Amino acid sequence: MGVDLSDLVAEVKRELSLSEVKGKKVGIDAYNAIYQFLAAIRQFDGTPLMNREGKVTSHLNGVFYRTVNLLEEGIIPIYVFDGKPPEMKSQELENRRKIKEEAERKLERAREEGKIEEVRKFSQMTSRLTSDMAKESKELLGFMGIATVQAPSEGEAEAAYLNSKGLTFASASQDYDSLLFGAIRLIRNLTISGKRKLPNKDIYIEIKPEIIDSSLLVKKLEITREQLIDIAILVGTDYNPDGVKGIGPKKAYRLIKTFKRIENIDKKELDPEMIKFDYKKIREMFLNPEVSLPSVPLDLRDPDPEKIIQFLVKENDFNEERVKGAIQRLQKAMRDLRDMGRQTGLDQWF
DNA sequence: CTCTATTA
DNA sequence: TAATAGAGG
Repeated sequence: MGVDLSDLVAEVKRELSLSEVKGKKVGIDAYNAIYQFLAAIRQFDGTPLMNREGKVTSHLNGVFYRTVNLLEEGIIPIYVFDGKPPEMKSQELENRRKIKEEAERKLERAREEGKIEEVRKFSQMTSRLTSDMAKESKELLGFMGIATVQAPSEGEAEAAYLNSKGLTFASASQDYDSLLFGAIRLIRNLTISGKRKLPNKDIYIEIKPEIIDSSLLVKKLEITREQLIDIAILVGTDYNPDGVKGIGPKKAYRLIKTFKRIENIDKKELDPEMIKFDYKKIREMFLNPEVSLPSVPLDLRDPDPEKIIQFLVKENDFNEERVKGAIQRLQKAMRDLRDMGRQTGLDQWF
């Protein structure tokens, strides 16, 4: 699940005021977002939302309403979808698969024993994001007039690339990887309604969007992006999930601050035998990931209300009144954005 | 996660 | 008006 840089980032992260993102494009790690929808949008017993054919629709629900909300705040989402995962990620993907299988076994048991809370928890953990779901999400976003970008490989890398090229204002994801991939700004918790249930507890906490400025981060830590990557590699990334045993963010930071890069670390400080992965190759994955310029313009287009209704209401059994209401909000939000674009000379349309 | 009706 | 519970597909 990405790199845990939370300790290092803690000092430079700040609350995002939605006004500073108004009228701007934000790249969204689509898989990251959809996965959260699949895990969270469920009944009390853990059943996801489904249409009459039994096909899961939780992702469509989340994508639709979240997108309308962002646009109402004047934020223009650009959804970036994963392509083919790099070979280097196979270990991590295998780990996730095993965790999921284990959760499926536990789910089975919880069902047998009638433990509702557990059924819910393990249902969430067994969420699967299928290629159909990605396709359907892209289709819906297309009807809404929102640009989607197909990454050649890692979505997170592509979103960072868009950001570094100035095509977006920031990259939105829960993972910190974008910073390693070269994003200028990372936004976490990019939601409008700020409530979330604490795991295993009946407590709701306020979740506020936060922004991390990569230039501020490297300045504060007095390191380069390449050195941040080295720190992440020591701690563990998706390409070397275990990192180096006994090394956490604090120690990794001290080592890289002192010795500048992994190959220079004093053998007395870190036994090279402890490094059980090709760190040069991993470093290269973050420094020069496989990315491509988007094949479509990222500007907003006019939404197609009839297609939205056909897709969500007719084909996926969404409530017509709700959908129509949201379409109204969508259209107004887009009009407002267009007006603002005219005034500032930054028109999002042609 | 987000929406909406209900409640205070 | 704001907070909360329950449903959404």
